[in-house]
Amino acid sequence: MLLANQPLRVDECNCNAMRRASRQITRFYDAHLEPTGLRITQFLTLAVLDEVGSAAINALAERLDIERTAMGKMAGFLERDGLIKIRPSPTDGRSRLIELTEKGRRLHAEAAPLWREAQRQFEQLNGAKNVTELRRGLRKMVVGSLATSSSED
Amino acid sequence: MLLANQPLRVDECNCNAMRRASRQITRFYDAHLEPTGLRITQFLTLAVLDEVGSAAINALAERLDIERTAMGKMAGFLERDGLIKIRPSPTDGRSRLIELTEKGRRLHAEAAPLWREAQRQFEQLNGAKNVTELRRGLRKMVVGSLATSSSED
DNA sequence: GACTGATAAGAGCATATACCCATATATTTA
DNA sequence: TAAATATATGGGTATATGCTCTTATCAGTC
Repeated sequence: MLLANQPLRVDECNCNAMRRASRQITRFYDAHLEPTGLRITQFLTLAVLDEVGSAAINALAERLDIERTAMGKMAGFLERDGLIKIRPSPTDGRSRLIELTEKGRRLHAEAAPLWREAQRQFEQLNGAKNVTELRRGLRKMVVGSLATSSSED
Repeated sequence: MLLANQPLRVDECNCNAMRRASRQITRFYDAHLEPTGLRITQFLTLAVLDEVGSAAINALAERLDIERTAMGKMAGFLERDGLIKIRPSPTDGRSRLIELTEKGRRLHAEAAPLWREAQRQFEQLNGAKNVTELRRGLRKMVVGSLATSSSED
């Protein structure tokens, strides 16, 4: 019962450890992508579009596990910068399809090797084994239904 | 060399895995803290202040590894809500000391068991062993000097 | 004491994220 | 077929984060 009176161990906060690491690695990858002016999230969006050709906002959001309204806003920035074009879906009047412009394709092609270098360096710094384990640990992390409700409208 | 022409494996992006997990766990902890109206970052700031009593913006930022200007802004919100008070440092005219108000102390005390519950549930969902390993993996992650330059003005 | 370099903090600008509420379209049900 | 329900998207609001540039104060050196 003495535990109740002890100060919180901020260092033991799982969420803090995660957010902290996330900020660090984001800065790392963003710095690598900096010559293209892209942030990692933007780059990944371009990458998904490059892979699937064309996708609706929600599909993109699901693929990258980003909140859909956030994805919609980011799509706006990418369109503003001429990297994507957005058009209504021919089969669903509610839906909008996003695809890369030629400019977006080129920028993606320019950014891809930079991303690969970031991946390579990250592995070099941490060891391939550690990175694989870390990614596996992240992937299998479970948060239950409490925090996933936001993914469903 | 065929690798150069293959689509990016978004699923293999370390940064994406990390950000994704960070978003998930943030939602999880935020949901637990929701009755207090605090977000996890705000709560952790209150917790550090509860622990050390009084701290300058930069010290807080360092402790939580948050960019100092971001910390300054968040301190503004906490002050606006009456949870902290900010006063000039008696020993350094450039510095401002932050400490909890009585209201902040109470809210922290209310939020602490919610945070503990989030910790407990997270461990229950993932297994204590997995959580410890995950936290260790996050803590020992290295990003080199490229992405840490932002911590130095 | 004057000057130089370092440091504390913040305003500005921009992206990222999440939730709430609303509108419009599609699907299902009665 | 009409009504009810589900779904796609976005505006609004708010916090989080990071970089750049700026101002003011402190510390060290001469």
